[in-house]
Amino acid sequence: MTELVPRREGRKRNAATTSERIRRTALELFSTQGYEATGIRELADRVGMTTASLYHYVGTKAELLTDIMRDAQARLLAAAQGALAGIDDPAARIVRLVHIHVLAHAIFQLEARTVDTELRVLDPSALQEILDARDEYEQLWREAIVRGCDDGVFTVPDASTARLAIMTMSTGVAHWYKPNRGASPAELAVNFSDLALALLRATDAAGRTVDTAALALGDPAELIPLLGIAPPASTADAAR
Amino acid sequence: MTELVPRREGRKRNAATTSERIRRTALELFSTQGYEATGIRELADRVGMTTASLYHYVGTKAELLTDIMRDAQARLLAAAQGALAGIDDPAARIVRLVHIHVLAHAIFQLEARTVDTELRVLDPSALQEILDARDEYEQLWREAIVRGCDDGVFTVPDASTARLAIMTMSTGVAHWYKPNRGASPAELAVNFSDLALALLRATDAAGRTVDTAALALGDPAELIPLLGIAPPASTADAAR
DNA sequence: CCTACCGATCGGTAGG
DNA sequence: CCTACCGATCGGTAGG
Repeated sequence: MTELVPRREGRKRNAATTSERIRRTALELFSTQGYEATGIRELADRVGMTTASLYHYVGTKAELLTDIMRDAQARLLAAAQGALAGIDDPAARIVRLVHIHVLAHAIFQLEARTVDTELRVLDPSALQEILDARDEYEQLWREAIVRGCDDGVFTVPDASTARLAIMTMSTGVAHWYKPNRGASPAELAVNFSDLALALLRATDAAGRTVDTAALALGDPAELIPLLGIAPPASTADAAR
Repeated sequence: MTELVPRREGRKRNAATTSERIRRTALELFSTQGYEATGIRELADRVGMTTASLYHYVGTKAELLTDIMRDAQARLLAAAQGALAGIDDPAARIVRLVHIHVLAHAIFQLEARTVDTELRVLDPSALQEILDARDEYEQLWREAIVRGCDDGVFTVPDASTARLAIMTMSTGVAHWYKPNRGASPAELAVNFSDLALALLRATDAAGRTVDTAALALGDPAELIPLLGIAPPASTADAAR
């Protein structure tokens, strides 16, 4: 509560902080109870306001959900594009995609669960927006797998099913991963890229089995900055 | 509408049929809109009743959901136990588990989606019941994978992560599989068991890569009867 | 004219 | 299976 620095733009700063607190709290409620089961009164109570005050900062409950989902999807797409920059080899591209996907789903678990679970409550135009970003993201996976199959470095019964399998198993991280116990997100990312390469029966030009280490792409933890700032702790509110 | 046979137990038959129609309609609404977003008035309208009449057949909305989820989970467990009967080899056991899992999630898609999505709305005792059945089911997978790793026929970074990956990717079938287009459930099952064996880097005693065909377990379609009767078509109501 | 809210209540609908 | 309702709570907004 102590003010360490004078705040010249105090009003604006507080407005932003309050909006962020509302959004963070909404995310926590939506991702644990579900959007429909979360009342605006419950949200307002948790933030310590009346609903009338809440509506000073927020358009509607639906907008809150839409913003959360859109931002999460946009962040994933942008991070994936960043993680692929300068990488050409299909096996390396898949590894990078798995790494950024697992990192995003381990670090932004609540956002990922919400995107996964609440698509059906979106209105048609908001849904279209999210699905467009998702399609663009999936296209990155599709291309890498098809090219790997064409080059003969991947061998799968069906490229489309293999892609769905890898994406689905990696998305699962958001549902069962427990931070602060067991593997770090980066370790999990390597574990999963090894599983993905195995599933794809990835081999090098000489026909030898390929794993993540063989591709020498570095620690996936280096990709974390691509995801933007870390999710704020629930009640973090540092002066400045 | 024509009666082909006299019905001596007309009342009972109709009562059963109405309950089934309500349950089937509830399943369709829950699995597409979500439990919270489905109103009892909406359910009653779809079945062609008032809400009051609906409550003649049904305890509560929550009970309807609980029954659907419990039955689906019980069916999956029983089918898996049946599919494993007389199978000892870990690779063969995993293949059988993947087959029955994919079949169940392709054929009983709506039930599977509901179990997947609506766990959080269950009350503690109903939740415990479902989780107990799920734990017993997962234990079958755990044992097969651990034994395969011990025997040296599977090679994975981490047995627990590999199990979650395979189960999650197979469960995904319930969310994207379209019946009546592309592969049959049995074909999909073989596709997935090949992916699972690849992911586990399964080999035989001689160190050669193993696929589903090599295990000669027969067509997974033969396992379908283990799942019990097929889901009724939405409006099926045969005389007798 | 602004911001950051308040107490009270709106019209409708929820499950039962 | 219906009409007629209940206690409570829903998302959202009024004036100040």
